[in-house]
Amino acid sequence: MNNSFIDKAVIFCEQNKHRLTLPRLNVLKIIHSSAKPIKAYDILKKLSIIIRNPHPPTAYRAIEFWKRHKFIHRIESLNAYCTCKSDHLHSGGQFLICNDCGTVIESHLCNFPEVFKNAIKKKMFTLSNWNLEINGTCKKCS
Amino acid sequence: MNNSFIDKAVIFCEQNKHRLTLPRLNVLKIIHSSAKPIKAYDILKKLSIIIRNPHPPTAYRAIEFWKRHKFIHRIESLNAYCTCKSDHLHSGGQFLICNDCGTVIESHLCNFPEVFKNAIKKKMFTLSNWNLEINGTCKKCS
DNA sequence: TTCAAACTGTAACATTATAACATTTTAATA
DNA sequence: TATTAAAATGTTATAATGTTACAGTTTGAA
Ligand SMILES: [Zn+2]
Ligand SMILES: [Zn+2]
Ligand SMILES: [Zn+2]
Ligand SMILES: [Zn+2]
Repeated sequence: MNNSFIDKAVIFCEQNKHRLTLPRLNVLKIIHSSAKPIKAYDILKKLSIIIRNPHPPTAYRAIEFWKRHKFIHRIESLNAYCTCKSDHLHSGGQFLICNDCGTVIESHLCNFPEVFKNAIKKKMFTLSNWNLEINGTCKKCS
Repeated sequence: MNNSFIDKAVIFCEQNKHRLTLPRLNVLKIIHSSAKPIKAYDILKKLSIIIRNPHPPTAYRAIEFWKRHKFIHRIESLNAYCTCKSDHLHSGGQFLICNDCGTVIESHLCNFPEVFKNAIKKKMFTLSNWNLEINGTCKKCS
């Protein structure tokens, strides 16, 4: 396991005076060490190895914390969570979801494409955040 | 209420020999007549005015039917359903979701932007379907 | 050392979705 | 027209996902 991601989170908490508590640290480690996006109740199950009989809010609060601070993403169509694979923090994202094996690849683009900018301009809509989920077949499965 | 959408669905069922049953027709009407995307259990509640004591599968099956045949979309981040506002059937979609009033505007683009095509080509990923949910502020709320 | 803010523990509950199996409807066909 | 199989619904139960509310603890600053 590459720990530089966890290190970044540790540093982030130090610098921003957020408490890096046992549930927070372990929830992040669990999500980070999962090959595929992991569901809240599976996080909770894994958490129970470390923390005695944790309840849903324990997992959800930590999830919410890391999501708020952009260390993790929620894959909406899967109700599952994964760590950010981009080299910088951002919200929203683009995810390639393999219909066969369930693998999710994050393909982060910093800029919102022009064609969409035009589309929302037409609707007089002000962008705050965008999330793209692409289904298809991954390299391995095709 | 503009019924041409419902008419299209009626014709679709006739032409494809799908049964346009009471639950199906009414679920579609309920979704279509809702100003904003509507949740499954709210559909169920409205359905209970027409059908005596309907149970979740009744709503979910009809939802699944119309979704499969591309008459409705599911807004993943809202767990809610809306009829397709494009003039032709398609899957996936782009949705502008107002953070203030909850209004959802469908802004359908037929073509997947080049920049994304390139991104998935790089990952050797084969596209089948894409769904974009954009959060922000609508015209009325800004 | 007091205090308030941030955070966690715990119990209960709310919301969203599906499984499993019986029954009914429909239309084709024997 | 009786038989039949597929498509669809009815019904019961349960699974999966997420939140509220309130009590208790930890932390660091006044
Ligand atoms: Zn990311
Ligand atoms: Zn795959
Ligand atoms: Zn559409
Ligand atoms: Zn609005």
